[in-house]
Amino acid sequence: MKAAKADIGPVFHALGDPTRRAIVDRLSGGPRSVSELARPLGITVTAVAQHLGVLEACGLAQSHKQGRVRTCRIAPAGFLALERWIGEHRGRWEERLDRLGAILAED
Amino acid sequence: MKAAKADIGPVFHALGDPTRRAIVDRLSGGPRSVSELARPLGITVTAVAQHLGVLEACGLAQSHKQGRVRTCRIAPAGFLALERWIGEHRGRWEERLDRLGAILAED
DNA sequence: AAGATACTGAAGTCTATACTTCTGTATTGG
DNA sequence: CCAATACAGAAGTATAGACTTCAGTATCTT
Repeated sequence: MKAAKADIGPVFHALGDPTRRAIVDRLSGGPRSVSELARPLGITVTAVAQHLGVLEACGLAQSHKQGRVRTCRIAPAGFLALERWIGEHRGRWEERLDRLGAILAED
Repeated sequence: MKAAKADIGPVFHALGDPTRRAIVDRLSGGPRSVSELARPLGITVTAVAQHLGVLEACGLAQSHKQGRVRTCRIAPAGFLALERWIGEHRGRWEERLDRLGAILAED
């Protein structure tokens, strides 16, 4: 197992940007080149490359270059970090939210 | 059911900030006043009030003022939006990641 | 009533970041 | 070989956002 001890902060930060979510959505449909990602977004390939850097840094995407084309795909680490974070917090929240439900019911 | 059609963007954006995650963590332990949140963070109550505004706007927290004290607590909407988003994407990712696993195994 | 407390709101600062353009540098097809 | 393609890197701009301070306004406490 690759460590992939992705810090959750960068993952949330990365997904906070609508353009990067669009890239993630698109990559969810299969691997794409940088140009293929840029075209429908109406931004430059440079901008996409920068977003890709952010997504790769937090383990949400990965890419490799073959010839002159860089192919990008979804990566597991970031998503696993996200699910783990939610899992770690869910228990405490449910407890709290149950209690909140009771409070709201009184109201 | 309150609509709570929380847009996911603001939720990710809100959780992208470490101070706001700290606030969320603290609120997971139970309701706190604004001052109680500010003290351990070493920032002003004004800053906390601003963060609280962000958290409330995206359904991650709620608060009510009684007398001069505003009591803050965790809210469900934001977290539900988060889980829904992950749920919607998980299927597609798993498919992709399975395929990726196969590719990596070849390598 | 008077001072301490707990925020609220406006306004300013300062950094991060989401783009851009411009200029390379490998590839690849004709 | 040469033009088009696909990106990489540096640098600039412009806006958003995470703070602060300063000046209120209620509300407790004594």
